[in-house]
Amino acid sequence: MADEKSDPLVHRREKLERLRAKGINPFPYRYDRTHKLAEVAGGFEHLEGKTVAVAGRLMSVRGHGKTMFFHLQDQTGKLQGYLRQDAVDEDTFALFKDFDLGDIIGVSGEVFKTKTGETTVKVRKLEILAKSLLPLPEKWHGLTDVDIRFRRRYLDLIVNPEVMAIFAARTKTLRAVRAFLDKHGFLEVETPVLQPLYGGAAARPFVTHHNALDMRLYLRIADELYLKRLIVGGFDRVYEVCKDFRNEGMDREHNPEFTMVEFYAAYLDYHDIMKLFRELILHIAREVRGSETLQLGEEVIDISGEWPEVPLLESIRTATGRDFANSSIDEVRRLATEIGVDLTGKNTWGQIIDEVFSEKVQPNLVRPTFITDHPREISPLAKANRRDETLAERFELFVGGKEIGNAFSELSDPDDQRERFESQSRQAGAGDDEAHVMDEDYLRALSYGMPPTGGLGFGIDRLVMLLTGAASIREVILFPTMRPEGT
RNA sequence: GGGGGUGUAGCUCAGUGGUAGAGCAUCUGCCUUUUAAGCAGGUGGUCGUAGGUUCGAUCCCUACCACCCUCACCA
Repeated sequence: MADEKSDPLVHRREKLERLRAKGINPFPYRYDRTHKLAEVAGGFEHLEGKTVAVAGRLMSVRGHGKTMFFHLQDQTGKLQGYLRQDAVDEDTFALFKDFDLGDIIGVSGEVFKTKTGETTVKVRKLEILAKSLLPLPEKWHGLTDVDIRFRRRYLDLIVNPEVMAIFAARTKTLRAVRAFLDKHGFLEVETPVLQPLYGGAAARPFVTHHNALDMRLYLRIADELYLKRLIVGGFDRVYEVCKDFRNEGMDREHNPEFTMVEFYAAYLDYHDIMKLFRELILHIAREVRGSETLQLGEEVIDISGEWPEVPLLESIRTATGRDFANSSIDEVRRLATEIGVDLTGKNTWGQIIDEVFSEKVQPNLVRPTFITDHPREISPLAKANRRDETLAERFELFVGGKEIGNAFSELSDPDDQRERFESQSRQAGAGDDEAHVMDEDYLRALSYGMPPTGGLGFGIDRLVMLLTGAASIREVILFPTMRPEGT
């Protein structure tokens, strides 16, 4: 055990007991606050000489014997306080000695400006509102250990003000999404997280168990099939802000649980959805960033102009000089190998085309680009392309080399859909553990008739990364998935 | 899962084959407009964990754990 003379934890405990010995509750029930800190800091003109009561976390103290300067922090910002011995009674001045950095305190007094021009509250009364028993990270270097930042997000938020700005932007993003979709006649709905069958995406699920029903349940990997059931049921336009769960690796762009927005609109096709999606992204950018821009690290991208729309096979032809259209599977395999694409685990024509695209085209799609008309084989929930049976009516939006959204003219022919599921089952049998599973109830729903429908899904986390310039998905998720804390 | 890196005081980091240092925080004293306040003094560490080599390991070796980067899978 550390020596008590220097252990900050011991000293904080001692101060706690000293407060109690004075009859002061270190964790009182409420405080009458007249202003938030930024309101005082920015409102000197009409607050000068007036008495205010403010509260916040004590972040720094500069003592000068019979006088102290300190800063409080709340969600709005910081405010300086000034305590002088001759302006308060003895108990109040002594009370400050029982305060530590990190304590939540209440301060009331008059607003004035110091000779350096900083708006400050001259203390008349002090109150402890919550004693902090653990020391804050160092004031100058702060907290940089990313592991601790994510595990103890509360600490990250206290010490790194820009973190709060990122999450404010995330909230604004979701608000903008909802406002836009509501305005366009979409109804927000909720569908099951616990599903007896998983579907709507190519991914491995988390598995759980329901005791009363003694049945296996999956955490959803997408809400797509439920939303389209609702279109069958007669909803014209629906959307869901949807936590999805995929049992896969984690890295800078992947967290096991993440937030998707999916929306579906009856009587629209993928061209209509494309226009709508572009408007949506521009709307979000304006709301969150105040301009039609996105941010890739330090680089700001203007997205106000036209967004190119390129068929996938054409994008490959342009990038590689090779034409994969109208080629047999052996032919595309040869072409792909020729340009150095690793085809391990890629068995079908569509998977090979997709792999070539991912390696040779996608990383270069920095400015917003719609890639359209993917191989039908890798698009089991999309209608066949009306101009080419081997392709689907599908687009993906790419920004900064990353996929931002994925949309189809939704497949509504139940017999066609059954064949697609069956083909997926064969792929599962061949070892593809991300293939779709057969969903008889979904086929039954389609059999009652689904209107022509356009639908789209896009990941909120990655969009927020582009809106804030965050380099890692963990920077935009308040509590990212972590291994259990060691030791 | 493969490859690379990191792990030393509460925090940010130096450093050495002979059991350790700085700044900040903390404690004591001085200081009535400071702001990374200052000055003086003090306390504080089983050097990630477990083995091994060695007379002796925080340092060298091995394994493990955690995190970061990167590749693979995916949104």
